[in-house]
Amino acid sequence: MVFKSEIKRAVKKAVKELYQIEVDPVLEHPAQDSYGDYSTNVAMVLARQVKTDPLEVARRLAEAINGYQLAILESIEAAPPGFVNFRLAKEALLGELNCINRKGERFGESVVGKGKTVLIDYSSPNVAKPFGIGHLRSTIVGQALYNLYSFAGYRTIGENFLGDWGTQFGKLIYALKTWGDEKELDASERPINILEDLYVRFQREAEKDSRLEEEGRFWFKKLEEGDKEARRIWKKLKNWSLAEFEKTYRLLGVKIDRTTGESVYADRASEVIADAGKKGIAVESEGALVIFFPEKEGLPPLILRKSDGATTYESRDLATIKARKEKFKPGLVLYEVGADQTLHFKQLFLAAQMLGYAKPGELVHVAHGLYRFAEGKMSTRLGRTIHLEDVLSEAVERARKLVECSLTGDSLSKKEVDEIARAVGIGAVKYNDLSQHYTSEVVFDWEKILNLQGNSAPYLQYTYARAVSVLEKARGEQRTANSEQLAVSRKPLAVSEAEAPLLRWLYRFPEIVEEAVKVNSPNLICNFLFELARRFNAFYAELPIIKAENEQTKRLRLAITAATGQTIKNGLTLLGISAPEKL
RNA sequence: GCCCCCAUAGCUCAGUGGACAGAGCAACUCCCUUCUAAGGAGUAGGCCGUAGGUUCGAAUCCUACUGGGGGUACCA
Repeated sequence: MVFKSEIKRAVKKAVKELYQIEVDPVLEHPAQDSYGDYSTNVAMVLARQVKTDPLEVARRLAEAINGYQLAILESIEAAPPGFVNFRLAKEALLGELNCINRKGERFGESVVGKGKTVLIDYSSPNVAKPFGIGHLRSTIVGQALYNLYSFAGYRTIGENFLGDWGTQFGKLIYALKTWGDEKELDASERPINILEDLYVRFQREAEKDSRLEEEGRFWFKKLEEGDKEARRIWKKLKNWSLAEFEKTYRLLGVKIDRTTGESVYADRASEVIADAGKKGIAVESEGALVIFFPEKEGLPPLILRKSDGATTYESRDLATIKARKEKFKPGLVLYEVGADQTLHFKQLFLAAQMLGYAKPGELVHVAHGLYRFAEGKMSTRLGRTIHLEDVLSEAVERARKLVECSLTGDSLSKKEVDEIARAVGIGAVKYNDLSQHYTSEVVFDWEKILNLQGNSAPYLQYTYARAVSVLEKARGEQRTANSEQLAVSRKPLAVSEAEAPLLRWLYRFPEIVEEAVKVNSPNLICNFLFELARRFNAFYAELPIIKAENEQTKRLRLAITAATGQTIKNGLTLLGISAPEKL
């Protein structure tokens, strides 16, 4: 971070001196290490404006910046067709290495979010439906975003907004009363599975008999009116579900600040309707109360109140926006919700602006791609889902087999094996999700989701355990590896071809964290960590650490090992993946 | 019909304005008397869906087309 801003300043200054132009130069890392650590394209951008050949502009800039004698730079060169390439000095890289080891678990933190509040709405499963593989995405990505924003200095509020209100509950109440048996549900270990069956049955029967849809709406209306029987059943549905979700969150190691849901804000829907009335944007249409959008938006109307008088998802969501604003005053609200709800959020955000509840840009839909089967969409209604529980237990089982067969397996206690299997199995599932860009669809594939090697969480966990193991051995041997003694002299010694790639990668972590926050993409952290681990494993295979040629080299390599381990751990923590010390 | 998203190696995906397009899996060759082989080194595999355009420069931006997915007022 320090490097980047210092170089940027120098480029700015040089451009101003040479051409009297103010620029905000783009600095990037060249694709190839041989070009240096940073490069800028300003020369090419400026060339036309200053009527000079881009390479010539680059040469002049390089010369000017050379004149500043920045201590952090070893060389500044112009390269065709007009890049200016910067190579960091070894002293600077080694200084940064010490800095990383001093910062420890705080390495990567930033203050870009200082004084800002972000509310992240994620996970948000539906009551009375099992926690499917689809909700995993919202939970995992949402939690990673939560961690990232916190790490970047934001005041961060995570909210689990349950789908616990709406017509589907009318349907369920009807189904339970008609075909179900409350006693059986109370006695069941997994009442939620029975509820799922009831819901599926309702959908099937409703296809044959449209009268059932009316029954569903009828019971939801009763629920909204506070009918005793409807309320009693609804409460039971919710309790059965919450117990189930709790189990899942515990297994995933996810903790969300607050749990609310549509039912919590449902009674404030009337306020929204009143506000809309006052602003004159609510219109009666076909018996319902709706908001029409300007023609140019090309959006269907948003329904505030159904023709039978019941509230809708839309009005409840608007009420939620208003309530959250009063309570937390967030400058940013992220909705980590599937891409199938894109239109809904477009309408919602626009309506919120029309009602004066939010300004443009304050509400953001982080629309993740859906899980699907190779054959088609997953659907609870059609009973075509995969239960998260099955995926997780299968993943943990496969991990356990691997631990038991591994070299370290014999030396571990049963409890350790259990813990490692869990960390690895769950980590693999999470990473599979996080390492893809959030917008892309995920084709569900057992082999892939349970992949324990290559670009996966276990690869990173393994690399971390290796680093820890080396440090422990070094400590046992000579007590050299506590954090202060990891400090290396800034003026050594040759940094070899195997060590340099790590030094040239580690310092970038804070930049990656900032970028990941900026574009809401935890997968950038995955990409970074995978490359870091790759470089470390190559280094590890090529050079002895503890048995290095001399004391000075050994210190350097231990310091690199410590910094790599720490950075992997910090990154995995951001992703919500645990890093066991042994595996 | 209209709107939105997607198309990169056999498979799954990175890369979203820069310098010869990258990885993992699968295939093939090597490397454990040496710090954890869940590892490493290598070989092979691509007209970045098609056709135009913008730009000094395009997988990346624009337009059209093709193929896939999602959505399209009283489900959420």
